Order: sequence, then C-alpha cells, then structure tokens
Amino acid sequence: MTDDSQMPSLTTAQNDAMHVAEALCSDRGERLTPARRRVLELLLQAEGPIKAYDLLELLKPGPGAAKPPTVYRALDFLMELGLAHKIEALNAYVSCAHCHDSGGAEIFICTQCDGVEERHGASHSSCAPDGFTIQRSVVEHFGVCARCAA
Amino acid sequence: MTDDSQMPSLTTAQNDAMHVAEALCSDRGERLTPARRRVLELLLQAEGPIKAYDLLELLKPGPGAAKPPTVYRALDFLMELGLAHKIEALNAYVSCAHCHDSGGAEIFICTQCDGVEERHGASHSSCAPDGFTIQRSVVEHFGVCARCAA
DNA sequence: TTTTGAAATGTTATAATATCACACTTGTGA
DNA sequence: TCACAAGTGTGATATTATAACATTTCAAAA
Ligand SMILES: [Zn+2]
Ligand SMILES: [Zn+2]
Ligand SMILES: [Zn+2]
Ligand SMILES: [Zn+2]
Repeated sequence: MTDDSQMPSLTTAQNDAMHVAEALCSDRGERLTPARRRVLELLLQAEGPIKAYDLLELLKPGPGAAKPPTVYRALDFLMELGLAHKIEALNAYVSCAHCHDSGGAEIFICTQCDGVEERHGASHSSCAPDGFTIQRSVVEHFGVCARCAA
Repeated sequence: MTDDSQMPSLTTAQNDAMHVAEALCSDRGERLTPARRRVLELLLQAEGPIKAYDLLELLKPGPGAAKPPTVYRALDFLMELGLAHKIEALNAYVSCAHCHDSGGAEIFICTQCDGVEERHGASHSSCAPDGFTIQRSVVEHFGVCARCAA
C-alpha cells in the first residue's frame, strides 16, 4: 500500500501527474498542502475545463466544506507553478500536463466534447506591432477536435 | 455646424469612426440607436480598455441613468458588428478601428500605458492538434509597447 | 392613416465570479 | 520555548453578467 491510498480513484496517468506535482513543489520549496492537492486531484479528474464554484461543490463532501477563497488560493498556487491554467474566455480552469514554466501555452478547446489540448512554443512576436515586447499571452482556440469531427 | 453637434468632444478620428459605424449599420440593416451610439462614443473616447461598469458610471450623468443590461446589450451589439471587442483576460472592452468581420483579431495590450493595438490575419491553424478545426480564437498579448519601452 | 409585430429598452432582481479583511492555525527555525 | 512566516477559516463584500417580464419605439403592412 502506497501513501497515495487516501486518494479516490485516480487513474495511473493522474497518479503520475500528482507525483510530478509533488516533485515540482519539492524542487521549488513549496508545499503541496491538502487543499492544494485536493484541488489538483479534482482538476485532473475533470473531463474538461471546470469552474471554480464547481470545484467548490465537489469539495463540499470532504471534511471541511471549502469556501471560495480556499479554491481560488489553491488555483492561484497551481497556476503559479504551471500545474493549472485559467481559460479566460470560459472563466474555467484546467490542469496542465506539460509542467512548463509560465508562458507560451496555446489552448485548443473542443466545443462539442469539452476536450482541451495544449500546444507550446509558437511564437507570436512576428505579428506584434513594431517594438512591442510580449510578456504574457492568452491564446485560446475554440473549435471541433478530430474525434468529434469524424 | 454638423449634425454631430450633440456629441461631446470627439476627435476627428473618433468622428470618422462613428461615421464608419453608421455606414456599417446601414449596410447591415441594423440601427445605431442612442444607447448603442453613446456606448460606442465612450469606447472611442476611452484611452484604453474600459470595463462595463465604468461605462455604466459614465452613462449616469446622461438623461436616462443606464442599468447593466443596457450596457451589456449595447456591447453585445457592437461586438456582433465587429465594432468592439472584449478583452477576456481583463473583462474589459475596446472599440475596434478595423471593422473586420468577426474572427481573427489579435490584440496587444501595453501594461504600462493601457494602449491597445490590433493585428489581423495571423493563422494559428498550423499549431493546432491534428484534425482540429478552429472556429473562434482569443489571442491577447500583454507587454510593453514601443513608446513605453523608449 | 391606422394597425401591428418585431426590435429595442426599462426595470427589478438575481446569478456567477472573485477578492478583502482579519482571526486563527501550523509548521519551521532561532 | 519562542517568534515568525506561510497557510487556512470565515464572513462579508466587490465585481461581472444575465434572467425575466413589462413597456416603448419604429417601420412596414393593411
Ligand atoms: Zn500548460
Ligand atoms: Zn471534441
Ligand atoms: Zn477588431
Ligand atoms: Zn505603452
């Protein structure tokens, strides 16, 4: 029996993601506290983008019924570490499987199945106005994924 | 004296933009009603992105004190016509000088002066997951403009 | 001209999203 | 042991946006 035994039904991939998160926190000297861990689990288990107040509902059954600041603090923490992203156009959140340092995530959301895929590295500086230095980008594409188009 | 005389201090460029808007509405068989016109004027006069409730405040002095639905309806109308955009990451709105049909706007926001510039036409389909069809994109870049960097 | 019907607006209330402020707890290191 | 910083709990409140339904406006049809 591992010390992940208190987690409810995480898939292998989700379990792996938790371990990556633990390692990342350890590296950075940050603490993956129970509240933060629980929110990350819920993000990993979600089938697509999930809203803060839906997370809040999912946290209700637990020992301490969470209040909004708890969820938003956990989300802020996870986003700082690059373990989660906010989809601005939806006011919703997703876990990030890429564990990149901040910057450069390009998100594709299928409007039929709510599936989210992420890509990195495309530079947008070539389109920028002359002399404009990009510090942070929000790139969110909505459409139909290959599976749903079939 | 022109029949724009009831408008408060619009610059020539802003006046031109109003005429473009009028022409566009005319083309589309849509009506640029006083509420819609007033909101567009305020967007044009704003120095940068402006929030819905700030627009609401600016409308207060007028003959009829506006309520939230008035502002949101006007913004929705203007966005439908491509005369305004929402900046999702700021929950704020800007007028659009490009009068493009919907789709493809790429927005650059200077975090020092709040200036907004818009570019078009960069295709992101090359970065998309295989088989993903993009229907709508949100592309917002935050950084420092040439003027502020100088 | 009158009728009429769709579009637009007014109005009240409320939903949905997010943060503040401050007390308390917890874990860590001097 | 103590002091301190980070994290959390809690209640209130701020911010952003929409629902629902009555009323008005306006132009086209009769
Ligand atoms: Zn990511
Ligand atoms: Zn899909
Ligand atoms: Zn535009
Ligand atoms: Zn600037």
